[in-house]
Amino acid sequence: MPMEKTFDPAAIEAKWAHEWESRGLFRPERPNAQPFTIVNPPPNVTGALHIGHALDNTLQDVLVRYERLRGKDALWVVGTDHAGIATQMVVERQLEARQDKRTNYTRDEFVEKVWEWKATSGGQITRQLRRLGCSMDWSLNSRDNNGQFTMDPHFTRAVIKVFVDLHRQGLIYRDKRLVNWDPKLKTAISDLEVDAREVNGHMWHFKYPLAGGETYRYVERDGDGTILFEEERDYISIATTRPETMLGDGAVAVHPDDERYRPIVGKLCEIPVGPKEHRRLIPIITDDYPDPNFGSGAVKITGAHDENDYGVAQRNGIPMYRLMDEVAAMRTDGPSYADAAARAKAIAMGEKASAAEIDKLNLVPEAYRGLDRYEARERVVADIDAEGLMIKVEDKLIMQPFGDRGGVVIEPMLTDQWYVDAKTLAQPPMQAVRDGRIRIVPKTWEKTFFNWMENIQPWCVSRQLWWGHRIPAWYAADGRIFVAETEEEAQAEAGAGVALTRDPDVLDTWFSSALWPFATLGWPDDTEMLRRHYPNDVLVSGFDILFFWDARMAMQGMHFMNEVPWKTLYLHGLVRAPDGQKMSKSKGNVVDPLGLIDQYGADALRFFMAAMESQGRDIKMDDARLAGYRNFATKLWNAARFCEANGISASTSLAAPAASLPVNRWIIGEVADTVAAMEKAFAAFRFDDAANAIYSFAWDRFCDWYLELIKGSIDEETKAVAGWVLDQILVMLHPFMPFITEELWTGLGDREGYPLITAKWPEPQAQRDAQASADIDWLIKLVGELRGAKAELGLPPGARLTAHFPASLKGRTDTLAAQLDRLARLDAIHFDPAPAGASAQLVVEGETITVPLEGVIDTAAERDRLSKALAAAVKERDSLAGRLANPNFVDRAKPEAVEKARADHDAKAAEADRLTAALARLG
RNA sequence: GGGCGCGUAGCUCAGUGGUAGAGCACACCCUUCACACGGGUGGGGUCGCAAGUUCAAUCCUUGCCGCGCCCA
Repeated sequence: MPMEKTFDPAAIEAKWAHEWESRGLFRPERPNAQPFTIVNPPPNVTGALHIGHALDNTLQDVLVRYERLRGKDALWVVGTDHAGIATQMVVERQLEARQDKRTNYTRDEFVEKVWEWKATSGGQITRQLRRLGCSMDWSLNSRDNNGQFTMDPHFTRAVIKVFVDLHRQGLIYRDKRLVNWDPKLKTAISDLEVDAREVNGHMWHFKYPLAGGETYRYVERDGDGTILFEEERDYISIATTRPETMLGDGAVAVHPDDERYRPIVGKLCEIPVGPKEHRRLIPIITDDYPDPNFGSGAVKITGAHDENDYGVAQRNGIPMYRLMDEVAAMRTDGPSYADAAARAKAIAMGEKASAAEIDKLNLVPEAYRGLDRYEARERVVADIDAEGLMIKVEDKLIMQPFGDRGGVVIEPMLTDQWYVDAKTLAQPPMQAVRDGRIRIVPKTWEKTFFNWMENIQPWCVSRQLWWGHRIPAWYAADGRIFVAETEEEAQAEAGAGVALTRDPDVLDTWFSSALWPFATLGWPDDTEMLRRHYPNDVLVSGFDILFFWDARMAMQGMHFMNEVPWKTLYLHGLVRAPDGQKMSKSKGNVVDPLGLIDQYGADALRFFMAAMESQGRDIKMDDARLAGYRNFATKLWNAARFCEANGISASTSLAAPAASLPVNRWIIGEVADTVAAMEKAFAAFRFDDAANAIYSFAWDRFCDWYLELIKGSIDEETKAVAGWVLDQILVMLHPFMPFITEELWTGLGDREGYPLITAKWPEPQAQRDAQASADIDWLIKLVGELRGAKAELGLPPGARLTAHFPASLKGRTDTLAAQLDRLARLDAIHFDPAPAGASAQLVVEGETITVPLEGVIDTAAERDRLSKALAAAVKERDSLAGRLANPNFVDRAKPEAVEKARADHDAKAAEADRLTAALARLG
């Protein structure tokens, strides 16, 4: 069946993706082979394939296909995570579209709806990964042949066990701490899910009057102690960007060295808001946190609503009054403001109060209760201003925390949550990186990794959602907590008859995906799969999830498996828009990888990703380059077409065929070199080097030279060699371009059910033949010289000429007669001196070849050409001579460098001499 | 404020202590029996700036300028 003239990716991609998967070729039975394992960073089940996935998965597939070809038992684990917040949002939005809402249903009913959504819409990204050609094991522990899912029963079992075990080990605990509260999603989120962004805001300056109308002398001095300003004051000046939080102030803090406030430290001041008769008094304390040079140098302390204040309050035993509810509206619960304020006053005066009591106190005056936090802010400001206690308001850029999912301003809030002792779990992974059990590539990321791990904070893992792994903790009415894998066990622990209520919260999605490298392999059971494939060999991820996921996998993996999760952590960059901007939906500059596949083919997109992946750099989209790799696929297609038309077909041996002709011996040596270059690149995770090695071999060596050299003289030996070389190209290119290579592999001959995906990586068992390489390299240079001369002398490229060679080249020209005829386009070859008259003089490897051109060329043009070449040779010769004339160089440089300089100098000098002679001959 | 990275041909990017590379773009030539998504030939770079180390610096060191990212 003759091949089509152009390569149409769409026509073959779906066919092969289906063929490979249905025949189980993504994971052939290789029980005795060395295992090779990668787990895929599980995309969100709500996700669609974006360009970053395309990069990440291409790199993984390249590695997996390469190792599979090398005979390993290659396993690529795949699946999706349940994406707690994102998935719940998707389903809630669907409900909203029908004027419905989550709270119209029971929790179980809602969760059932999420599962329904997953069944109908959750498989999108797995289908898209198949289009990219990913050779993942879709069936492993999968209920629907779409890979694993973090909410699957086997996975859930692992998650629950991890929680219970960590709790028993004291590494998970319940604590009341300040968390990042998302008032839109009504849940706590982790530090990593918060983006700090600069926004336009205000800084208000207020007077906090001293209690009892006291006054003090406020003095400002410069560095030398000279008084710059002084006055009698009955207040302390406080600046804030969030006036509504004043209601929860527990103190005012100044720096201990701040002389301005020394007279009033320890005294009380009044929060200038709320009903006059119930104004709260708070102490003025010292702490290192306030910066004397920032604002007034005095800071209000609202421990329940600010990260920094929380630290100050903790250190100084300042009460932390919570002001808002779950949607960040001012609290409406609890006793009247009058009662609460009275109690707070007593506490400020030194009365003891428990944290629970303090949390119950609602210090929001009735006038503000129920207001949204921003409304409350406006009212508070207006009221203070009306009272004449506002000093000024400045416009200011302020940093504000935003929830990365909900997009609203995060409210730091004091709540009860579950925490993982990340600091303890972080120690073994740090040690593993230090002693090389985990190799981070590129190495530059190690510093970032250590910096984060060394400063790691307790990890809040509870989320106030319905969709996710429900926390296995039960509460008794008396406040006791029972953590167990099942309700029965919890009940047994609590004792019969004790009423238990299960914790309503679920676990952070990253808590479960951290178990991916081992829970996907069957843990907590001690399976053959687990023993064989843990530790994984490599993890490939974007650096953007180094903390989110990679570090957490390392923590959980090392804790529960006692071994590193993977030997190498390969981090790649971001794929950016052509102008270097980050892609984002809001900017509208996202590039859809599926569109690129439609336009250029999956092979071209994959090759682009791999070829652009130099370690440590982001990748800018470049359609021209993508088109170039599409062209490369077409080029290969046509080379194969040529082979087929000339009786060149599938090779039958792994080793290089026996060859006697120089071209054949030469190309075999080139294959061996290319194999070596690719293996070296793969060992170093240099995807770009590996891709470029096969690209330039296939195009520049095989197509441009080898095929041209054998045209017209394709004998049996050459057919065998050409078929073998083409096969080696297909194998080496297969990890990058799986579709076209598989299609050609099958098309070129009967492989007896032996598809390329499970073929064998090249083992040429042949060395470069020095003589053949020298001959062909010389021929290539000669042809280059001839073409250059023709182009510059204005001769048609096809012109056939006669040449006079030195007699010493007779052997070589005999050996290469066919090629000299075809490629060099030489009609006649002579070994006697050229006749007098106009001629072109070619210097090839130090020997002059003369091409008589009497009557054909313009002598002046040839003189120009030779003069230019002479000038170049002279320049280099003189430069080298200068270096050699420097005694410092000769004495102190490495002997090899001196030797090389001498050799180069002699060669250039000889070339210059020959060109001079050639010019002289021209007359 | 702390940390990391980048600045090489018009563009996108490799690279090395000893004469600077690729792809694309550009110019010219070629409808040669695989391929015009092709073939051939060529032009184009004081390797961000300055100083230092060295026989020799695009590469190592320091400073500066410009750009980006992460953390606080």
